[in-house]
Amino acid sequence: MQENRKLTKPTFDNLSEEKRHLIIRTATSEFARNGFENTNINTIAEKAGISVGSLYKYFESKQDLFLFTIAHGTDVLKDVLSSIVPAALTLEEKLNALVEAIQTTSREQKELIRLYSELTSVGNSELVERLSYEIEAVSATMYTALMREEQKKGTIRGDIEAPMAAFLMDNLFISLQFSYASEYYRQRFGIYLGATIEERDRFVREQVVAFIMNALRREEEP
Amino acid sequence: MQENRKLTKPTFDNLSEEKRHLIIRTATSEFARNGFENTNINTIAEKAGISVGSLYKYFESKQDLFLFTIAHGTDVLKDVLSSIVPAALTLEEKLNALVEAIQTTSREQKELIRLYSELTSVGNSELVERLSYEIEAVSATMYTALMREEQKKGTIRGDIEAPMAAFLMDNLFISLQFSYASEYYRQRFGIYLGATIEERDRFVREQVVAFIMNALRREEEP
Amino acid sequence: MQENRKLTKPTFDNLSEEKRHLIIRTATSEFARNGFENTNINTIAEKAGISVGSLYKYFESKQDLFLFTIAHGTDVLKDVLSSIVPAALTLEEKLNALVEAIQTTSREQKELIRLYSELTSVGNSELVERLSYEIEAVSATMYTALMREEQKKGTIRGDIEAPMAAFLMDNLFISLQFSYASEYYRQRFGIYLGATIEERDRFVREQVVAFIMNALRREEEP
Amino acid sequence: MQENRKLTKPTFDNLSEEKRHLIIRTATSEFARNGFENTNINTIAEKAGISVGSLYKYFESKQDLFLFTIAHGTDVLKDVLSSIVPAALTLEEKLNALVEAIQTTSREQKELIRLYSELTSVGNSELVERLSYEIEAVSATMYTALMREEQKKGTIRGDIEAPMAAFLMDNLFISLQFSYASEYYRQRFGIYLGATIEERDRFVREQVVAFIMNALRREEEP
DNA sequence: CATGAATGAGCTTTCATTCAT
DNA sequence: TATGAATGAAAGCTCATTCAT
Repeated sequence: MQENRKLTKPTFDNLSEEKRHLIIRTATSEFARNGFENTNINTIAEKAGISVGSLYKYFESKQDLFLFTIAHGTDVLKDVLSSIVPAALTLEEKLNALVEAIQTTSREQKELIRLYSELTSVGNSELVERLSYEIEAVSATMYTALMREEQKKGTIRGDIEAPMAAFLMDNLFISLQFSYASEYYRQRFGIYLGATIEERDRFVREQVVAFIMNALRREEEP
Repeated sequence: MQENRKLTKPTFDNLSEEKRHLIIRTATSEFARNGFENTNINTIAEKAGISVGSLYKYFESKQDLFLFTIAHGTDVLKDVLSSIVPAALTLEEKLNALVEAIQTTSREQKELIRLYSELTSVGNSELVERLSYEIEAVSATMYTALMREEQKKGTIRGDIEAPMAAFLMDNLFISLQFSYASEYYRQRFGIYLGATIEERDRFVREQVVAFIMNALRREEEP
Repeated sequence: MQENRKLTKPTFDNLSEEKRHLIIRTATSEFARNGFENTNINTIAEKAGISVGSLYKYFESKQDLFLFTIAHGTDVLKDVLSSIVPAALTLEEKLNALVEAIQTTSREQKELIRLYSELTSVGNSELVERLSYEIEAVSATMYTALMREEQKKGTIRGDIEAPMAAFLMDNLFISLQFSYASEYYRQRFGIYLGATIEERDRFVREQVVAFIMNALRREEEP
Repeated sequence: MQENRKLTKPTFDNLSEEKRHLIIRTATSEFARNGFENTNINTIAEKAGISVGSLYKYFESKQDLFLFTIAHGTDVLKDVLSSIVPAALTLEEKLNALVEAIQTTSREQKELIRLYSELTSVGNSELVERLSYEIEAVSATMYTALMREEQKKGTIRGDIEAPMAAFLMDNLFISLQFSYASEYYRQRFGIYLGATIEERDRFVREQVVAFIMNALRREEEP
């Protein structure tokens, strides 16, 4: 489904970890700050302390560097997910941990989230389809499995399809991420709640968890 | 909070409605198709059958044309909202009508949704803050009022704050819109549900409404 | 056989003749002096006193400007041909006039000849096939007709095919042009004749004409 | 007249013949295929299985490699000449053998001919003057001697200067080579003769030989 | 008011050459 | 001697904006 072309040239892999990370960090930062189009390859090179020529020895094109940056970024998020979802916790505890993780990473890695938002907005170009699978498959699989399991345990309603439950929950998570990372969504939060989202971290977490728990919870039998 | 500078010059208002609409339609289409950066002002002028000079007589800059295009687009969506939310319907009926409206407009006005998605992704630029209030305030107000009212009626839980409930519901709606209009989110839907979202319109509507209803519903008292 | 795409944009045709000629002259000069690859579009614009942007309003690409330059150049040469070949002269007089014309134009329009030489050397690219027909067809047709006519008159041998005779004669003419216009061929002439070709204009003309006349001449019947 | 700087560094001569030939073959092929400007030194190195660093240990610059490649290529052509011109054959037989050799080598060594064509087209750069003597002197000398000898024998006209006769004959040969090797000239042949030159090998040879023989032949005395 | 030609800064990408290892 | 990563100038082309007509 997704093209599996490598996004880096071998020369990049041979670089010292320090240098590699500096390049990734710089590129992530620039793309997140300015979006794909407004990011200048020469600036990235300069800020990363290397020559443009070298950058093009490491990456085939600006687009490849961009895609790599995103792919790399989502790896970080996947790690967080993987440490929470399969853990030995109740559903409510997991939801709480997930929202907390979103709050933390969104703040710490605002740029990654912005990158993600940049990707989703590209609309119809080839840029889009390349990474959707790689980025979304992990959470789709984990969340759906989680829902199935909870249904088996009888903790959540049986009349909602597991993938759909997972999908809607993820929708809420993504919206939340945006609300932390994107300027536009931050403003929107203010319009709804009259405050900065960071000021209401705990409240947000509690309400989101409660909202999802109620949405999913099996009706108490009398 | 937001600058209230008019986005059009007086000359634009004097234009025949036909001409005005042609310009708006062309600009919307181009911006939605290509994103802000990749849209060419000269092309818009050409496709709208006017000169660039004229375009600059109507709009101060490319950015203003873009913002105006978005503002105009959201008006359409607001109209839909206003016809549903205050109507004499049960909450569940309203939710159903809203989701149905999202499904219809997202399909019919894909371009508008894409415009919206383009706007939210701009990140931190000045572009962003200009319109968030104008675009979001109407739904924020209406949804919050709706929630308050339903709480008063006792149909939904009292332990969730009305603005937060409205916010989360809107988050689900927005995610849904994206799932119809953006290529990336369409792919993502496929990853979760294994089908094209259009094939599952009814199912999606029912599940979303049920999800939200459960999330909000007041626990049955014994 | 040959693509008939126009090489200029309409904007170019609207230019004043003066400006148009300045651009053509500048481009011809630059391409002839440096070859296609080493010619800088920005330099052409600068030397022609216009902006790069304008140049790209007139011509789609560097290649188009190059091809147009050549096409324009060959028009000049065709005019010379057309004034000589159909005239009421003996074959020998025509040959003499043609060689003389080559000597004159090669000296005066060295750049045009160099352009031609640049084109022929491109080898296998798309650049090549585009103009060969347009450039060569006129002389091919005229020379071949001339040969046929002379054969009919009985002034030249019947056992040589007219197109082949025309082809070989043209080969000699082209080589001669190069010997005047290209540095390499000038040197080569010196190696053969021990002098600069310009010093021996008359001699060259006489010998070439005699060579061709003998090659073609019908054997004297006893 | 020509700079006699060696085109290779001593390190190149120390290489195994196999390696040396591989480098020459690769360079010839690349230069012929792409022309001087569009040939990439790094690619040559890669295709030849050596490092760029080494290539620069063997050759001072890209230009030197190019010139060496040409010089080497012409050696091959010279060998062919030397085996034909001094042989014990009649002039007509020699012409026939020469044209046949041109036809064979042009087909077999298209790349060499293209290299030659690339060189001659460079126009006025320093590239040009460097090798003209080395390349042309051999044929100039041999052809001129041949003409002198034939004049002495009385087989060809006395009223044409031997160097000039040699020069014009060589012009026809070179044009013929181009007609086999360069895309542009191949097309041109088609325009004149309505066929691919390869299809008419024998016809071309006969006509060219006849053309030259007639041009040179001493008039039959009554 | 309308036009659309003109502008030129700015962008991505290439590649001959160097030099530390 | 061999390597190949690093360099950075340079080139073709785009497009928002201006302004003379």
